[in-house]
Amino acid sequence: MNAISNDFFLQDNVVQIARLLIGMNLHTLIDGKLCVAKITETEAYRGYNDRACHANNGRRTTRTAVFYESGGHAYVYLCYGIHRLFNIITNVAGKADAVLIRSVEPIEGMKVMQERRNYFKVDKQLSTGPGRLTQAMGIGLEHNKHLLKEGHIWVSEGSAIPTEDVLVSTRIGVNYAGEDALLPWRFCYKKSEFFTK
DNA sequence: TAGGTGATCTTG
DNA sequence: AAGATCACCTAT
Repeated sequence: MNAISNDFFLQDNVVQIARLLIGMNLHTLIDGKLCVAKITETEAYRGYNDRACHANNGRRTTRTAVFYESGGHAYVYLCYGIHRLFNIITNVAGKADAVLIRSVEPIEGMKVMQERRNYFKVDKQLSTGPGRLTQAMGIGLEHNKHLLKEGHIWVSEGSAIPTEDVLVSTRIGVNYAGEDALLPWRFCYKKSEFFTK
């Protein structure tokens, strides 16, 4: 499938982008291996007035530098020393918004995903959770700061999901963010098994 | 339910 | 320079 234009990620509404990504497809062509999966769980992080965001209030460090690139860049970082988490930067350069991709439902390349995960079933444990999906899709720290593009890591249109099939809730694992932890910025595709319960 | 794991950030 | 923290996952 064709990559959507990165213009999509330039919109000034990261919450809406996170919502619209539900039902779109994530593709990777890494080490010559193609994987396609439906995006089933996302979270929005905002550069300003969101204590849960690594780049909150214009925070600039080595790690957060990529947040200040334009929408469509990948932010991949190591979490808990083990897991790689994949985000897509949104908004125009300097705004520091991002969407965390938390779960996907495999469509193509299941065998490759299974081998990468060393998990030989196709059920929710294959690609539910931000650490699992990056492992399954082959996304690593070397992809940090890359611009999404067809033939590498990219997003295609997929199928639009109606409002009644989208679960909206608070974000996971951000209790340190105080009242910002209560923001309803997590989106899941209800009809899928592939999201964090 | 607890513990692994290491880069990142803060404190002294 | 050292210690705390952390957008998670696996196996007891």
